[in-house]
Amino acid sequence: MEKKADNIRQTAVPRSRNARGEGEKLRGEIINAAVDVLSALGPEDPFSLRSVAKMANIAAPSVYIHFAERNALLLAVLEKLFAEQVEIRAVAEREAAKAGGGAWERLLARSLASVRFGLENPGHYKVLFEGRVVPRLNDPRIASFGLPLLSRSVELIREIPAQSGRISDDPERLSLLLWSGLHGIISLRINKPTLDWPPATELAEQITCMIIQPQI
Amino acid sequence: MEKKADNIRQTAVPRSRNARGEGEKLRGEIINAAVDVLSALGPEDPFSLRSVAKMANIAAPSVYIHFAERNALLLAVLEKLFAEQVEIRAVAEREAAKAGGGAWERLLARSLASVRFGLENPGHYKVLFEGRVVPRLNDPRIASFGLPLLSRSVELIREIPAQSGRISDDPERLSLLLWSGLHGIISLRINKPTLDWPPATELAEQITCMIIQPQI
DNA sequence: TGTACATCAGTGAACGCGCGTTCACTGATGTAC
DNA sequence: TGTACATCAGTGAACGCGCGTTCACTGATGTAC
Repeated sequence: MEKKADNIRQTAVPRSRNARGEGEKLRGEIINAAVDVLSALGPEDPFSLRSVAKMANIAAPSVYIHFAERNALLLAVLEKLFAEQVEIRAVAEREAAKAGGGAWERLLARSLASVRFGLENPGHYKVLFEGRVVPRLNDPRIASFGLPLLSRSVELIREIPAQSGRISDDPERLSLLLWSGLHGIISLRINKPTLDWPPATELAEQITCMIIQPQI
Repeated sequence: MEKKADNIRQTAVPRSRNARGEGEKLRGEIINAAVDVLSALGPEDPFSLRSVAKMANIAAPSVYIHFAERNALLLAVLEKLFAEQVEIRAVAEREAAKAGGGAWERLLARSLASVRFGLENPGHYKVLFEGRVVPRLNDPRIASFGLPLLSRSVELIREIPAQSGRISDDPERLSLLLWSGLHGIISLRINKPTLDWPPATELAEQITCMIIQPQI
């Protein structure tokens, strides 16, 4: 009975195919559908091409017009999600800069943006940072998708004057520690929802201070 | 052909059944088999009752002699893994105490033990702390399995004298922050293996200092 | 302008597979008489 | 002591399902003559 409710849209409104020469549009629609499926996915729900096809309102084999196999679609999805992640943090940084923020304020703005994203989009967060759904893809690009996030963090830390008591002054190391701290907050919040958590952004700001120790 | 190699043991040496009155032994064997399967599981490999049965060298339906359903087995597995986790950290703490360590040294020993465990047993770590394999089980016990880990951390932090510069003195809050920091290090290490990581135990010690700020 | 044809954007049916679970059973072992 | 029977510890075959993927196809639309 629930299945029927699910199918109403698909069966009642059959998809009108793209015009000639615009077949490539479907590629983007499939990626978007996959992104939507991932965001609606429970922590251990399986991800399937068939659910993507249903979400895109196409027949399952149509996915193969644009992707050679399941993994090719997943690679494209990963690329899109990481690109969005880069953009989200850049927006946060620009806003902090517009408000007159220096390197510290901009770094903090990026940190808080990533925490908010993770809590609002746990499905996507787990795909991006917990290896969910996307298995060992041999494609080397996959490892590079997230690098811009890390290197921007290193740049900003480099601009922040070191405090006397700071444990390490290696910006790469501090950047990994900061990422770890933030990831830990987001990941535990998502995966241990029954615990009594203080507001995640408060924790995130606190841990950022602890690790980077800015002169405030 | 690999499948055949897999099966050699099972097909060549059929299991001899337990003696009368000792049927309960199989329950433990099944749990152990499931634990072994989980530890051998790749990040996105599916977990199945059939693979557990194969590992235990029994027929798949035999699982139902001792567990009403898949989830009942998973609950028992979780309970065992958390109990092991409690024990592992207690051992580390006892050793630190034997070496004359105070609350700070014992807390650090527990932290480092958890990091080592995570890196050596990523399959189990993901089940314990990333919600891998084990879905939304409604059983309320599941939420309580890990609580002793956290509360011991709170106790130890309470014993460590606060430093002047400490950002927060709430032991519960510090404990969550410490857990987050350590979890972040382990989880990212596991999930982003292509990055160029410094030794995880070094990072863990560093972040523990940053968060708890002991007087050394 | 009309028509045959090529091309394009998909689709429906089917495949083999592994899954969780059910069911009727088997065969060894202890027990009552 | 012998034997019928109950109990116990499992097993083999089968179910319906959803999965990724393949295959031959359909039907609308642009194009050459």
